Amino acid sequence: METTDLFEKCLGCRYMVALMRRIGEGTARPGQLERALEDISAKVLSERLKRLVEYRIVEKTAFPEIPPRVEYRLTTFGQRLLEIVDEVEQLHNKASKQADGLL
Amino acid sequence: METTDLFEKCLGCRYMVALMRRIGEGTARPGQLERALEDISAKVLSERLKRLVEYRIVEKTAFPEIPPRVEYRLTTFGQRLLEIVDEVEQLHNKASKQADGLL
DNA sequence: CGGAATCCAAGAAGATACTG
DNA sequence: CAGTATCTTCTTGGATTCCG
Repeated sequence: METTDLFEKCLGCRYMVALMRRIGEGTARPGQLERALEDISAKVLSERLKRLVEYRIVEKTAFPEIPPRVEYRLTTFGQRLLEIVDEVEQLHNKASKQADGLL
Repeated sequence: METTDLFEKCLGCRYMVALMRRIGEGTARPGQLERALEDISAKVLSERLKRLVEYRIVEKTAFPEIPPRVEYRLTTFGQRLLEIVDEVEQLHNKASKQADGLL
């Protein structure tokens, strides 16, 4: 599992950053996440969650209940990653503002 | 131009991180970059470079010569971005190693 | 409810040819 | 040499259905 993959498969795909943010805010269950993301389909949400688990950005807990309940939360790595994403966002905003001033 | 785009359009696309790295190392001309990236097509390379310029990660200089010569280099923002990418890489490696130890 | 399988539409990437 | 346009191929996302 190379790190380039981390960018292509986890950060670069549609919904991924938004999804990480919701989970970071405490939205833990797939149903809630599907509503929170607004226009994501259940299928794509599943795929994304699965991938976030693979890359250890998110941890999954399944409760053996009827009906089934599942919860996702950020790993320590996931939390750091999200912080870095925010850092990039700020950097990007600053750079854009500067550039606009120059035009 | 939102920041989510930055991830989806610049970091998440194939070749992008590798391309930024080569430019950061001083490989400046399209022809060289095409050879350095090994299996990227000229068309896709063009598209990527264009996008990196749009997002102000890279700056383009065209010399009015025959035959034409063009050079690309990282902006200040691009350099910072690449540093952060490296940071994520290290973090990811560390997290993976830890996880392997636990299995 | 959570998730996997299927089928279909949309977008990204590869190959090639052409212009300045 | 650098860059655009076109055509084809493949990967990704969306809608639906079914199972535990």
